[in-house]
Amino acid sequence: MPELPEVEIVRRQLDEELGGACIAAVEVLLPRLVKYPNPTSYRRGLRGRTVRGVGRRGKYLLIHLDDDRILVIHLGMTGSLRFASPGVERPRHTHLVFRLEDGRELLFVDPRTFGETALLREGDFRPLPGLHRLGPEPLDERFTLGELRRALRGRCRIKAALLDQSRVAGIGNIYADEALHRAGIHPLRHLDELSPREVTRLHRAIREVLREAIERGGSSVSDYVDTRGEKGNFQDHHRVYRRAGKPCPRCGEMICRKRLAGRSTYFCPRCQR
DNA sequence: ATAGGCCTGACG
DNA sequence: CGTCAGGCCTAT
Repeated sequence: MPELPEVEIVRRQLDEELGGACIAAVEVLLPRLVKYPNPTSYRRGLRGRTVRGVGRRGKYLLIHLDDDRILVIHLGMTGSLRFASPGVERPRHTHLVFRLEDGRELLFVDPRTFGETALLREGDFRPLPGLHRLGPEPLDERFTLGELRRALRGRCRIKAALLDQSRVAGIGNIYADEALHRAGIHPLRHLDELSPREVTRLHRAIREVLREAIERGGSSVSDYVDTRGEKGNFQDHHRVYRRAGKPCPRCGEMICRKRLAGRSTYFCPRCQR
């Protein structure tokens, strides 16, 4: 479900509401979501810890604790984090419960169970290969044009490259399509045939679309909600994503939808070459 | 580069 | 019933 902008919204809320909070106990209702260490060590390692702050790498939430460990949470496709009060009925598909010392509970809810969590040592991400191999942060000031060029070496299609988290972190199906449309690049183009001007446009497009999405609270296409249950509204500003058959906002041509590597891909056949 | 698998739910 | 879904891993 959530890509970089949505995870960033959640990160900000968690940082605000969780900073300084102490974890009294953890309930693991669906053990296979705990990737590292084993669920028992995970629970024991978290009990009594205080949250120092909440960061993000790509689509991973990094909850920094007071003992040089990080509680990592990936929301997968349909995961969400919700604050709740004990006693109130928990939503369906609640798989993790973090009970805080102040009485609040933070629930991890995930119908499709593609999410994951781990308790890692600061500075050793190897137990979570996806996090360990993550590419550069596109909104970081160090993500220069040169960094994008470096990320786009090799030979594959540009859409596949943008979805590859080890090239650039945090871009998923929505923002790959939206960035390519803004840059005027056809999703099936190969990396080695992109001109320097096109890579420049893409660099700008990626950063622009991610920033705008964050400003608008993210995209709520099916079920994304933040920790307060609020939807974003960037879906109303998508130019191509899920707009097959509708006119391109730039040129009026009909938006096409094609299947690429099993993913729906939306583009304007006129603006994107 | 693609298909399939992990899961559940919404929609036609 | 079938199709679709914002992620990501594995195998071919």
